[in-house]
Order: sequence, then structure tokens, then C-alpha cells
Amino acid sequence: MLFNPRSLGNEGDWDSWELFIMISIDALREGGRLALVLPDSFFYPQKARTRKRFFEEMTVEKVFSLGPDWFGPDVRMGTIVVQARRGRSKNASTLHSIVLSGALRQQAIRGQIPLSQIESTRSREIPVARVLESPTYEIEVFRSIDDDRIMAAIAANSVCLSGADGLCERARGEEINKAGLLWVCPSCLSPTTPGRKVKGGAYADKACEKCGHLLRPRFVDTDSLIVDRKPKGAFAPFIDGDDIARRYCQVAPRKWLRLGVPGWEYKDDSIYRSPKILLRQAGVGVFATLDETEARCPQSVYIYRLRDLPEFKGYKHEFVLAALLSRTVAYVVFKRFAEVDPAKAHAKLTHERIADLPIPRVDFRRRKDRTAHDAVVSRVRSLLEGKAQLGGTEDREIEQILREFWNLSADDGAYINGEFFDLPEGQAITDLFPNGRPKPFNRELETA
DNA sequence: CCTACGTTTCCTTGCCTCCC
DNA sequence: GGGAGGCAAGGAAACGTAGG
Repeated sequence: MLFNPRSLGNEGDWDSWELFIMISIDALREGGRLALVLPDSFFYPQKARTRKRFFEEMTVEKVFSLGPDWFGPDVRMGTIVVQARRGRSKNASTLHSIVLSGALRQQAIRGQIPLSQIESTRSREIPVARVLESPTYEIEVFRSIDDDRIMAAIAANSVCLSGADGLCERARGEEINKAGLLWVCPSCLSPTTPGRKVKGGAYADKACEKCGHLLRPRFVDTDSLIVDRKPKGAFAPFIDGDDIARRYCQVAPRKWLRLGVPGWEYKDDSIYRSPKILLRQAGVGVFATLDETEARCPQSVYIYRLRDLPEFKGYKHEFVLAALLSRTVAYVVFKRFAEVDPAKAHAKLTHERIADLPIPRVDFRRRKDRTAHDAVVSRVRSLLEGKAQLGGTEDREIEQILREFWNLSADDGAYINGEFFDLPEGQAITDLFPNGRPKPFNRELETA
């Protein structure tokens, strides 16, 4: 027997292909080469132990992510190809990756374009050191050595969005759902959030936080903090995540938060002070807007506001918004957070993850910087007020000015735009390139 | 103890396939 | 061709806990 699965320990199950990898490694001589066709779950976090052994005992040469549909209609599983030699990976080496999606993938499946041709024109170089340094041996097949260089250049000319030395302070909205549903305790009459949701749309029982009375969904009165029409009494405009679904959409609040409901603990008014940037927590890509209506929002919307010092220096919220909505920051977010499978690519935004998003550093002592900053601000106003179109002159000029702050070359710009070419369709992409996406930038053209 | 916020959980949406 | 049903990605929101 070549191999005893018990030797792997008993923590969780091993997929058959993982065992096959282990057997293959054991069977190879030093320097011997293998190529494996594997499911794309090889990239998943829970397969870290398999990748660890693979990278520790093999020199990985190629990783191709080919997507589903390669083995007939019955096999929907995403496919990858890995090529490696026996012997530990060298830290300074690189591996080649390609990620197939969209039309190119269909052509490849039909055999109209050989993989070798795609590899010669479209492969990326991935530094092996990045995989070895990752705690989960993550292979970010989208993020090449070129991306690392460009992202380093961007970071060098930027200040972080928030965090210790960041531009903005941050908060999130009321601890309610977007409908503002409340339960009212029949005993002490104080409002509270409903119990945990259970399957089937119902709510679970919970104890009243004030008096301990057991609240059961069938026996409590409900109330709502959010109403469609301006209520009698005190109220404030309310914006939820759904309202922030487009680039440069200025939200006209259509819902209202009732203020002064007895017993409800509102967040401090000051976190909603105008102006502020609202950024939705969930979603593909970055969606943010500028709010000047003192609107409230639910916890699923993040609030960013310039700190006193940067605002005193001259930064305007419009400039921060322009950076957040730029193609360049979308590129950074995608490269940093996108999942490996293009069909599942989506950015998960948390305060911590977006804290170091790059906002261009402006030196307000220099006239040139001040002029450029103000030029961005005026163009953002035009877009927000609907006087300029997405993808129009103003939108493109903003991107150019920001890229000068970031010190990115024209080639870098073409490369960044080209990296969106392979991504799946979505609102985020449509809003970034309303007139269509440019072709991928072919680095080889530079030397040809 | 309280606040802030990342994590977990569940619902919704939209796509795909199957079957009539 | 289209409707039903299955499935999972996407999104919203409650939960739980770290850290002041």
C-alpha cells in the first residue's frame, strides 16, 4: 500500500483528490514533474493544509484556473490545472497563472484557442513568496507581480481612508434593520429589536432586555422606526444600503426615521452630521455617496467623515468620494479582496478591510496640488447633481487627475483598465465602464 | 460595564436545469 | 417555450465579543 490515509490525522474529511495529491507527491523522485487536473476548491481556505504540503514539497510552476464546463454538461465543478516539480519552492521564484472567464473561456472549451496560446499572451507572474508567507497558503491567482508593483506605487502616494493615521473617522448607523422593526414588551412597554430570525421567516423568542419578560412573536406588539411618509412628531431622513446602488448617485431620502420614540436608544446625533460619506457594507465593488441631508442610516451602511485636521488642511469630502469611486480604487479592492473563482468574485467590505484604501495625498502648500484637488471636487459636484454623465468627460478627467496624484503612468492606466476586461458583468463594472470595457493591456507590446 | 464592529446566520434573488 | 424547483451567490441584519 502506497499510502495510509490515517496518517493524515482525523481532523475533518479529506476529499479523494487531496489524497491523490499526497500519493502523487510521495511517488515522485526529486525533480520529477507532475500536472494535475483538480477542482477549484483547491483554492478554498479550508484546503490550506493541502496547499501547505504541496508548496513545501513541490516547486509550483503553473496554476491555471479554467472554470466549469470542461468535461461535459454533467460536470459543473470548476476546474484548475497545476504543474509542479518535486523539491521545495524557492522563495524568490514566480509561478505562472491564467484565469479564464467570459468569452475567452468559452472559446477555449470549444477548442478554438489552445491553452498554450492563452498562456503565452495572458499569463500572470505570481511571486511564490507571497503564497509561502500567507498563513493559509493562499494563491491569489488574479494578483500578479505587476499588480504588486502598481499597488505599492499607489500606496506610496496615498493616505489611508481611516484607521490610526487615516483621513476619516468612521461609524455605522442605527442598530436596526432597514424596515426599522421593533418589538414592544407587553410588560414594561419598552421597545427592543426582534428576536433572531429562524427558518421560514419567523422570529425566535427572546427575553426583554429591560424587564426579562419572555417575548414571543405571536404575543408582542410590533412598531416600526422607519416610515414611508413624514410622520407627526420628530423625524429624520433615512437612507439604507439599497439606496446606494449606483456610482455618483445623490440620494434623495424617501424614508424617514421616527425620532424620540420612548425607550429606544438612538446613536449620537453627531455621527450623522453633514457632510458625510455613506458607504454600503455589502455588495460587489465599492458603492458610496455624499450625504448633505443629515440622514440617518441602518448599521449596514458605513459613515465616513473627514477628521478635523485633514479638513483644516483643505481636503473636501468630494475628493475622498472621487477616490473611492475611481476605477483605480476599484482595481485595488478587486485585487486585494476578490475571491479566486471569477464566477464568485465579490468584495466583502468591513471597516477594517477598507481602512487602508488609498486616498491620494494632497500637499495643500503647493498650488498645483490645490488646483488639481479643487478640479476633482467641482467635477464630483457636477456628477452628483446630474449635470455630468457616468463615463463622460468629467468622470474621465477625475480619473486622470487622481492617477497623476498616484504617479501612475499612461501604461499603468491602460493596464489597470484592462484588468476589468475578464470580470463578470455587474452593476459595479457597468458604472465604471458605461461605454464598454477596454481590451486587456498586453505588456509584451512595450518591448515588441 | 458599554461601545464598536467583525462574524454568523438567514433571507432574497437570480440563474440553471428539468420536465411538460 | 415556459414554469417549477433546486441551488448558491449576494445581501441584510442579529449575535457575540474584544477592548476601552
